[in-house]
Amino acid sequence: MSDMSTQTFAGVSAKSDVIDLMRSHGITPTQQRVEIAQALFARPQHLSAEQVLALVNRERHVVSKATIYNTLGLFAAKGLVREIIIDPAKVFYDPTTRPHHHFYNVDSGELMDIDASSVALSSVPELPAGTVAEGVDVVIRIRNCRSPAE
Amino acid sequence: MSDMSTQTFAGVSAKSDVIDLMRSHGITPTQQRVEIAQALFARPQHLSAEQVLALVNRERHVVSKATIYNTLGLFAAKGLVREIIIDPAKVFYDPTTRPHHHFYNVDSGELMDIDASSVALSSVPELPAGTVAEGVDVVIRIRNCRSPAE
DNA sequence: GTCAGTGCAAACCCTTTGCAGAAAG
DNA sequence: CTTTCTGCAAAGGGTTTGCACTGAC
Repeated sequence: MSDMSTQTFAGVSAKSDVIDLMRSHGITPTQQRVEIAQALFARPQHLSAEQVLALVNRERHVVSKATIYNTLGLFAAKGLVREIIIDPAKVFYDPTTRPHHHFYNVDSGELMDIDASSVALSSVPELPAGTVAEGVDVVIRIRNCRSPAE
Repeated sequence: MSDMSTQTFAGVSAKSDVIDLMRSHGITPTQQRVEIAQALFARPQHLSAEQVLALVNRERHVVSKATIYNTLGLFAAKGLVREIIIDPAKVFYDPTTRPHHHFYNVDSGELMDIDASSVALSSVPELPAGTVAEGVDVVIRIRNCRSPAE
């Protein structure tokens, strides 16, 4: 299990795997960072900083809050994880960096992946002068049927 | 200038216009709310709560911070404006409720409208059971050329 | 007169920061 | 040994809340 230098997911959870992943992204694999990476990459999911903190320290105190934020910010900057900004109250971190989109259930706050291949954008408008596209995020906001909305 | 009961923008800024708009959305048009609505609907734009506060109180103190937040939340809940959650630090309020999308310049934080017609989604995946779509947000993240990124 | 709306300030909560101690190479 | 990382606690900043006052009808 290896060769996932830039794209993620195939089941990255062994310690050596996340260490390889971090090294390939230019991140020094310290003990705390490995713990955090293992929690994130255990499976495709969307975790807030608070949730990562709880996961990592489930059994015993391993990582402090400051380190959680520092590390998640570092992972995002280095492209190891993706920041999902959908909930005004907190940022979610997504270990799946392969292009994909999201369903967002506004009732429950639940976030689900949508494979990029099933949301083809047929036309993209010209970009403002002097800029280059960095990525496209598509969020389909959904609601439970018969929701007490409006 | 009238007949904009549910969709916005054609140049809504006269006091009577915003009052009609609010009434048609079931919002009692108080003095402060009218001031806030006039600031928002003066033109298509994306304003944070802080910016609305500054705009409304530019000449003299008219509205308090609490009322800004209460009113913007009310407007969003009633569908008068749209909340744009792109910047983890703050929410933007968009007076244009007609379907449309956004360019987001990650360098400058600038937000620009994209007409919905120029971003056709060719296929939308099936929704999770028991849910209905409420809307689709497309955000094209852009960056200045030769940006010192990564 | 009654109910809804507003203002002020304090509370909240997620996130960031400063700095001393610990770990990586 | 030097540099980078971590932890603690305190600060920061946008947003929310509690409660008394004011305004809408």
